[in-house]
Amino acid sequence: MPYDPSAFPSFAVTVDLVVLTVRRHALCALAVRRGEPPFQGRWALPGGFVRADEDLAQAAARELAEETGLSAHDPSAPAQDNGAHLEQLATYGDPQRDPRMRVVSVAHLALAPDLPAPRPGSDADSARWAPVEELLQQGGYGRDGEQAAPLAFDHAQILADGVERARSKIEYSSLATAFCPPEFTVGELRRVYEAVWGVALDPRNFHRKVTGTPGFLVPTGGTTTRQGGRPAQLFRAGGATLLNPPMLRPEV
Amino acid sequence: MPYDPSAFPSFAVTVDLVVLTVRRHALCALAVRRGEPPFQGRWALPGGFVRADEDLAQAAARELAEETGLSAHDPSAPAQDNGAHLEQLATYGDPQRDPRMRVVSVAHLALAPDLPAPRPGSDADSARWAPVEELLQQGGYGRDGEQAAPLAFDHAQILADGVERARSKIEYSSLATAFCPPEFTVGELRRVYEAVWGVALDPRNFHRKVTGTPGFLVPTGGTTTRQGGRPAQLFRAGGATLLNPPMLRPEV
DNA sequence: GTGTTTATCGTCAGGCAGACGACTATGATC
DNA sequence: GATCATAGTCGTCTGCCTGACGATAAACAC
Repeated sequence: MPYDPSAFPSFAVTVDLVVLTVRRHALCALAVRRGEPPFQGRWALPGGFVRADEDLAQAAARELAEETGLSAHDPSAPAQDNGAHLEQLATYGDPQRDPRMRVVSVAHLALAPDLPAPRPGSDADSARWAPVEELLQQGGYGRDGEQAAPLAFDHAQILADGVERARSKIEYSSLATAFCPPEFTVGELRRVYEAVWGVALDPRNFHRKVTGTPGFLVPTGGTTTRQGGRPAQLFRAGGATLLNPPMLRPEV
Repeated sequence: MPYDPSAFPSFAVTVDLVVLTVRRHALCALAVRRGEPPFQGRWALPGGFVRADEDLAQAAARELAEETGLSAHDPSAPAQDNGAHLEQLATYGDPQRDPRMRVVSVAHLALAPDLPAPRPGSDADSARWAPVEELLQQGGYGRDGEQAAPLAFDHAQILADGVERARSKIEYSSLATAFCPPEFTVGELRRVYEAVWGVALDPRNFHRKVTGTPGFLVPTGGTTTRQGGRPAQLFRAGGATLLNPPMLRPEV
């Protein structure tokens, strides 16, 4: 049967982005306010349609650049630029997830260091970094006492899946360094783990673990005192991507 | 802009299945022979178009049932029936991956116990279980000395990703029991790990590990001698889905 | 009965993680 | 400038887990 177009239904395909960062000791995600129906005025994850000649990863990188100005680096290339980590998360295709038509969304997960502003070019309050607990608590109250409406579409589920992916992946990979600037201290890296996992870690054991794992961190020679206290050594992310044995997430 | 159909391109969406099982000490995948172009006569992963009113998981379960007769059980439900484990793997959307048109394929991973035959209703040699090394070795020679053509489309990449997912996931989850019949012995479970990882494991340490992990295995009281040697205790999979600490995969 | 196969229990040493003490080097405060 | 608060870094100790491997048990084949 040579390509009868009526033999299969037609779909729109989008990419949605879970962009995570750590700000003020909290895991935050990028949210944009929808300017048109459906879900007009509600917060949603950034995303958009995949173009006709575009790969899924290309589409995700393009959307990420449009929303944040970040360039995504290829995970297989050495991470030396300021680009964010970007990987495919999962695909969501419930027939009812978009009331307009049948849309399949390929969600991607991006991890970025703390950025100055959501995006200089965007509208004032059309995009923001919000703590993930705030975005995920359905019907709760946001920072300003304002009623927090749930995210549009199935974006709460997508965000929850992305957060869970990040939480588990920093256990056995060096991905936590994607939340850090190019040079960082052991303490800053520890605060990333503490923010993502929502726990407190012993600074001494953490220091022993990360400095004792070959290829995880390479010292740059410099020191900094930007966190106060005794000056700390500066490190860059080493070539190792997998942590073996993994970093252990404390119980509950 | 109210739903201008020209505002976004149209896609076909398919599900492709990586169905894995362990036969004769080897990790095998289900392959079907393509009866029509493109790639006519070549081996491919089973799959098909997602229907207009169908969720992605539903489509994958339907294809799995059509190809194998297996019913997929919901991962959140207790695994007591003979259903296979089914989970979403990744989505592949290169613009050139199908020469006919723009197709986005949502690949799924299924794990099944050893089955009697690929599918009673299917054609004689249109489907088979093949060792994954045989399917993945490009341009090598298959079992019968016959030139092994690579899998159709990007299915070699999809299969490799599915195998890698299975290999890593049995480390930290009880997923290996999905390759076993409802009741199995510790030795049978060990042979699953050995086949999937392609290594030899110490029977004594393996026995200590799996019987010492709470909730992993529950004894049924029965014994069997179907493997020869001393009768072995029979177990069912326990309620635990996560193994902590994980099963360690030996180096190289 | 002897040999073979598989299952199961035990022992021992090394490695790693959690708990926590001790010391160091900076800035802030009096 | 002494004192304090803060953060970073190095050690120690103990318990758990793993890998290596010896020993015993219970079936079948001859």
